[in-house]
Amino acid sequence: MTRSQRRGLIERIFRRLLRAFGPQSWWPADSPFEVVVGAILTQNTAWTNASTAIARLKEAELLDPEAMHRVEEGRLAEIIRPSGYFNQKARRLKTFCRHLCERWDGNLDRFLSRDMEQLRADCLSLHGIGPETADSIVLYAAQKPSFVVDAYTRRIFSRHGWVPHDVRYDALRDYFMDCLEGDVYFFQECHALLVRLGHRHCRRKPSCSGCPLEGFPPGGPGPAP
DNA sequence: GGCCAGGACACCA
DNA sequence: TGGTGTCATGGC
Repeated sequence: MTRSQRRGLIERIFRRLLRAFGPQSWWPADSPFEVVVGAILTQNTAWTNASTAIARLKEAELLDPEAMHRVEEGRLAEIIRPSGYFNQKARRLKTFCRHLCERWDGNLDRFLSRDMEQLRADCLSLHGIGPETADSIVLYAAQKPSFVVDAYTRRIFSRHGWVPHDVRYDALRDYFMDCLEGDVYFFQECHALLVRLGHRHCRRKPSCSGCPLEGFPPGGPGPAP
């Protein structure tokens, strides 16, 4: 499959999903900092649980970099308990806030307004921020075109035979970014629509009846080199 | 009661 | 470099 064929396939999938589900207008957050916090809290966790934890943070007036930097880690963990893995996530949130406050004077706008690859690399250097969380921060908090690959994207594309099921994160990210223009809106909607499709039709147990992508051609050479 | 969810990391061979 | 274990709550 050539690069333009790949782009055509992705764009056809996008149009089909947009028709089926409508615009998703992600990320569900009131501020860039809430995006960052949500991206960490939703790691391997249902969004409903992460959302409950965010509501508790708001209630405790801790949805602020300086406040979160100052709060004791054990208290933070208790507040975000509904998100699961709360001890790990409290440490990860503290790590991010310490970095932001000590290196960027707590100025998230300045932190986010850098060159995209610099920002992504900086996020990846922080303990607890892996590739998917970093890309979520770049795409939704910084509004820069870094494609977010998640479990649903991998599952959907491998089940249809478009990529190998064990494709690595960066290879699958390149599969999209190599053939698409860097369009923030498109990347955001594409990721959100794939998650929406995953919720409805591509959980771990295969159940594709009624899937909007039924009838799409299988096969393909795998991810871009 | 078991499975699953919008991952990341430590450890080991 | 790749495989495995660990972290944990809440909905269905």
